[in-house]
Formats: sequence, C-alpha cells, structure tokens
Amino acid sequence: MPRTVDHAQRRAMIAEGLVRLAAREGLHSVTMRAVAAEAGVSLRLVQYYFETKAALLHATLLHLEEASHARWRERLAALPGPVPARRFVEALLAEALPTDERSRAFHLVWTSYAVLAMTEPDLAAQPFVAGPRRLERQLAATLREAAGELPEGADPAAEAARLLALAHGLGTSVLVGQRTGDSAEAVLRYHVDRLFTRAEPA
Amino acid sequence: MPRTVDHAQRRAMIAEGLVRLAAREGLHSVTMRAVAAEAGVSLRLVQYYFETKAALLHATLLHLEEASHARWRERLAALPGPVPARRFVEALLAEALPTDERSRAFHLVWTSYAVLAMTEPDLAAQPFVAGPRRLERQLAATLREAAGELPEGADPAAEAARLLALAHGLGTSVLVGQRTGDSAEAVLRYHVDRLFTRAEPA
DNA sequence: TCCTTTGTGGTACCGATGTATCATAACTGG
DNA sequence: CCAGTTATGATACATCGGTACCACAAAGGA
Repeated sequence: MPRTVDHAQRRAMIAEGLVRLAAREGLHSVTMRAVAAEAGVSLRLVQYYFETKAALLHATLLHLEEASHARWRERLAALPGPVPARRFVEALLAEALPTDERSRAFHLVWTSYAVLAMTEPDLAAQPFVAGPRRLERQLAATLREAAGELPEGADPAAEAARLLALAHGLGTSVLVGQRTGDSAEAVLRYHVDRLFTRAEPA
Repeated sequence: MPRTVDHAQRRAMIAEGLVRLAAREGLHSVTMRAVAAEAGVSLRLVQYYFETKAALLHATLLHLEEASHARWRERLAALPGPVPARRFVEALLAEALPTDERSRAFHLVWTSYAVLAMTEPDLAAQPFVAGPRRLERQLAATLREAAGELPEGADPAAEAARLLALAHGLGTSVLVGQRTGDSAEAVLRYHVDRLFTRAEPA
C-alpha cells in the first residue's frame, strides 16, 4: 500500500525525475535505472508504474504538455479582463523564452523530444506539430481582430508565423548559449514594437 | 594499401555514412557497427580511421561544418560582383532553410548535435555558438552599410538577430513537419520585404 | 477469514555496444 | 628481398540497459 502518495502522484514524481535528469544530463542518458535513482525509487517501481520505457517517455511528454498548458492558463488568468492584443502577444512570448532555470529545463527537454520525434514518427510527433499549429491559428485570429493596431498591409497569418518562429529561434539560441535571455527578450521586444507600430516613428 | 581511396577520402566516406544514418534514423541510433554498415566497411575500419566513437562524432561535426562553409562560399561566388545587401541576405537565408532532401539531412543532423551539446559541454559546443555569432556580426555589418535601404529607426544589430533567429525557427518548424518548406520561404520573403521597405507602401 | 488485487524489492537474463586483441595482407624504403 | 609501417579482417570481452521473473507484504472485499 502507498504510504502517503497515490498512483497518479507517484507517476508524476517519476516523470518529473525524468525531466530533471534529461535537463541536466541529456535525454540520451535517460535510463530506467537513472530515472529510478533520480526519483529516489527502485528500478522495479519505475517498471511498475510505467510498463515499458516507451510508455514512460510518452507519459512524460504528456506531463510536459500538460504543465505547459497549465502555466499558460495561469498567465492568461493573471491578465485583466478584456485583453489588449499586445498584452496577449507579450504574455505568449514571455512563456516562449527559457528565462529562469525551470523554464530552461522545460524547453531543453521539449526540444530533445522534438528532435527525437523528427526521426521516430511513432513517438507521438503530434504535440510538436499540432501544438504550434493551434497556437499559430489562435495568434493569427487575435491579430486579425486587432488589425487596427497593426501597420497597413500587415498579414495577420504571416505575422503570427513570424512571431512564433522568431520566439522559437531565439529560445533555441538561448538554450545553446549563443545569447542571453535578456538579449533575446530585447530582440523580441524590438519585434513586437515594430509589429504594433502603425506609422513610422517621428 | 588502399585500393582506390586514401586516408582522408575514407574518413570522409565514413563521416558521410554517419550523416546519412543520423538523418534517417536519428543520432541516437548511430553506433559504430551501424555506421560501418552504412558506409559499407567493416567495424574494424571505422575503429581504425577514428580511434574512438567520440572522435568519430567530433570529426563528423567538423565535416558538417566544412561542408556548410563550402556551400555558402559557392553560393556567394555565384553572385555577381558588388552584392546588393538584399541579395546577400536572401542568399544567406536560402541556405538556412531545409528545402531539398540534402539540406534537410544536414539541418537535421546539425540540430541533433546542437541538442546534444546543450548538455554535453565537452562535445565542442563551439560551432553552435561561435558560428551563429560570427554570422550575425557579418550580417549586422552588411545591414549597417546598407542602412539607406532600411526603414528609419531600424537597428542593424537587432535586425540581424531577428533574421537569423527567424530563419532558424522556421527551419526547425519545417524539420518537425509543422510547415512546408514553401510556406517557410514565404514567411521569410514576407520578412525580408518588410525589412527592405523604407516607407509604407502606397 | 481467506483469497484477490495492488504495491514493492531483488535479481536474473539477453541483446547491444564500445573497445581491445590477434592475425595477416599489401605496399615501401633500404 | 626483407623488415616495418599501413591497412583490413574476425572475434573476444566487459558493461550497460530494458525487460522478465520470483517472492512477499498489505490491504479489501466475499
């Protein structure tokens, strides 16, 4: 019988152990035994809660996805009622950059999974396609509604694609150590400034 | 004595085998034996030409880097004498997107290495930092010289960062299957159009 | 109360993988 | 022509990693 935690909690603890480990030592060094050690449980327990390694990886991916959604919901909820388009965009992009250590770990592991999915179609490549796609549609819709704040001739769909690709590219460059989080934020601010500027500045 | 090829050629052949394999089945399934099979040589030969696996990976990374530089030199040489800034930028970005199969393989393997380097600092993280940094400086310089063609208030350094991050982000989204190469090119063209537009279009 | 389900530990097994070893050809310089 | 370096083959070895198996405790319902 479980001492203090139930099934779902145990699974979450193990999944989080995997994420910590993968963020620290890379997804390639994620082994059943290593995950067990990181989570402070026995190998057998990892086997018990996740039948196979593939299942463990899959479940952890879902865990990551859910955590990301949760953070995004929180951030949206923190905004006051009717959200100006610019605030919405800024909130979105703030989540897209690996700023603190926690966010860095998330992005690192997420990227590792994405690279894995590029050659392993069986490993649900879904999240890495459907997720961004949905986000882009949502963002495009928001921009379309706020067309008045955009420069003339701006294409909401293209702008949405640009924003997300830019944020992702900047995020990666931070992960790899090419630039600091601050400098990435500066570039992003520069972009958003120009996006929401109707006419040339005097 | 080698039948028809010399030492350096053999090494190149094996490295290219590794790249093909990694592009097809992922870097995680790159093993000494698999590389040997892909290159059509015996395991012993891979061992002989590259003492250890780490050495093989490292050498292949250099191989990739060199190949990339070569392609870039070619593309620049194909341009007519005095290069307009816009042409330069377009040539640069054309190389940055995984369009054909060959380019896709290159980007895929390069990205795999980059992700690996995020947690394995001993594996020369250099290329993934120094390379883009140098490129960004070069691009910023080009844009600074062409300030006349840019909108007023445009910051060449920020624009350079934006271009490269955008290209990289788009490249990744193509790799992962989120968008097609054509759509990525369209977004990139959209961006370059707006970058080289001084005033609002009539 | 007993038997079934759930949770936990320990450990064995088999395949894969990096590396080391032994043998041997092929060519080269003296 | 003969050592010796270079190149190649086959195979052995040790380790690691995923999975399977066995034993057992602790409930929980019939």
